[in-house]
Amino acid sequence: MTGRPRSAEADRAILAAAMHLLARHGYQSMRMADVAAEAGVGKPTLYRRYPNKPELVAAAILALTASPQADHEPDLPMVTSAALLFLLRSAAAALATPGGMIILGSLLAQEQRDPDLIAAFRTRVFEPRHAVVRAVLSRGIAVGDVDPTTPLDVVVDVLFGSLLARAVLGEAVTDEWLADVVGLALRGSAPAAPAVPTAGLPPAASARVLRS
Amino acid sequence: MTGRPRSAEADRAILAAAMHLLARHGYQSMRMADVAAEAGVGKPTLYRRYPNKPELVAAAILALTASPQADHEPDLPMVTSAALLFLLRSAAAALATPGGMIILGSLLAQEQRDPDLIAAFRTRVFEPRHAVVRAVLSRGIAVGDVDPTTPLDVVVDVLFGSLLARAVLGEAVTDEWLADVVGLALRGSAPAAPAVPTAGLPPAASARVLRS
DNA sequence: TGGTATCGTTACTCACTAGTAACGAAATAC
DNA sequence: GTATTTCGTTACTAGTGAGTAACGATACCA
Repeated sequence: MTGRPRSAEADRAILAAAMHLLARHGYQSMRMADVAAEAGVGKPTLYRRYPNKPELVAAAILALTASPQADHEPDLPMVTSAALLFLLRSAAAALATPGGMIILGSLLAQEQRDPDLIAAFRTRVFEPRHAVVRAVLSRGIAVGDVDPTTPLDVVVDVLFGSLLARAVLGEAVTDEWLADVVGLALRGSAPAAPAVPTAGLPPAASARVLRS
Repeated sequence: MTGRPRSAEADRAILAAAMHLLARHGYQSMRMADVAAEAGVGKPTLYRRYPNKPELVAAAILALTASPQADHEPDLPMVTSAALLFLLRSAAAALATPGGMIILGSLLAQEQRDPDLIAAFRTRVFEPRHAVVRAVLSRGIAVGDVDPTTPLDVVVDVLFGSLLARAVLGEAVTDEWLADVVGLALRGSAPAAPAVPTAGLPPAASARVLRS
C-alpha cells in the first residue's frame, strides 16, 4: 500500500534548480516550468511536493546549508583583522556572485506579499554569518583588540552593511577597499588606550580584485 | 495645426502615481492600469507620453528632485558628528518609508532586464546624498575631526551601508543605534593624535525611535 | 502478482496584464 | 469656423505563466 516512493534525486534536483533560477531571474521572473525542466522533472512532480511557487522557493532557501557555526570555524586566522577580512571576503564573493543581489532584491521586493521568503533568507544566510563575525569580535575583546563596551551588533551592521552599500552601488569589492573598511571598524571599536595602538592592518595592503 | 496641448497637470499626476505605486508594489507588481486610474487619466494618455512601462518608471525616478546640493545645505549642524547624525537620520527615514526597500529591491532585481532603472535611482537618490556626506567629512578634515588621509568614500560606504544592513534585516533604526554607528565611524577615521579625543558624541545618547 | 503512488509527457483552464484600436468630446491655433 | 491633437472611456488583442487533469509507464510493498 506504500506505492512507488518519491525520488530523492528529484527532491535534490528540484531545490537546486529553484535556487539557480532564483539567482538568475529573481523571484517573480523565475518560472515553475523552467524549474521543472532544469531539474529534469515534470511540473506535476513539483506540485506533488510543494503546493505553490512561494512554498517551493521557501523550501529551496531553507535547504541552504546553514553555513559553518560560530565556534569552530576552520582555517580562520587568529589575528582579528585578518579573520574579519577572511569572512568579509567570502561574504562579498557570495553577494557579488551573479545573482546574489538579484535574490536579495527580489525577496525584499516581495516582503509584503510573502514575508516568509525574506525571513527564511535572513535566518539561513545572514544570521549564521553574523554569528561568526560576532564570535571573532568577542575573541577580539578577549585579546584586547576590541573595547569590551563596544556594541558588537553595531560593528556587524557596519561591516556587512558596507558590503551591501558596494553591491547596491554596483561597484566591485577590492581587497584594498575591504582592508580600509576593516581598519576603520577596528580603529573605531578599539580600546581607549590600546596596548598595541592599531595592530595588524597596514593602511591599504594588497589590491586583489574580488569582482570586476 | 498645434492641436490640443497636453495637460501639464496630467504629466505631474502620472509621475506621482507611478512613484507611489512603485513604492507600494515594486516594479514588477505595479500595474499600468492602476497608474492611469490613480492619476485620473486613461491608459492611452500614459502611452501617448511613454512608449512602455520601463520608460515611464525611469521618467518617474528621474523626476525625483535631485536632493539639496552638497555645498549649501540649510540647517546643517556645524559639529561633524551632529551633521552626520542629521543626514543619516533623514536617509534612514526615507529608506524605512513604507516602500523604500521595495523600490530599491525591485529595481535591483530588475537590473539585468532594465539596467537604466537602478542606474537612474543611483544618480537621483544615492549620489546627491553621498555628496553631502562627503562634504561634511571634508569639513571634518578641515576642523581636525577627520584624518586627512582617510578615504572618504569608504566612510560613506560604511555610514550608508549600515543603514542598508538594518533595512535588509528588517530592524528599526533608533537614534541610539545611529549614534553608535556615527561614533564608530568617526573614531575610526579620527587623526592619530586628536586635539579633542572623541569629541561630541556621548556614547549612547537618546533612544528616540525613528521607525517601529 | 496485485495494489498503490509515483514518474514524465502532453494538453489544457484560468487569470492577469501590457499595449492598441476606435470612439465622441474638448481644447487650442489659424 | 476649421483643422488638429489631445482627452477619457470602453473594448479588445496577444502573450504569459500558475496550477490541474488526464494519460500510460514504472517502482515499490505485501
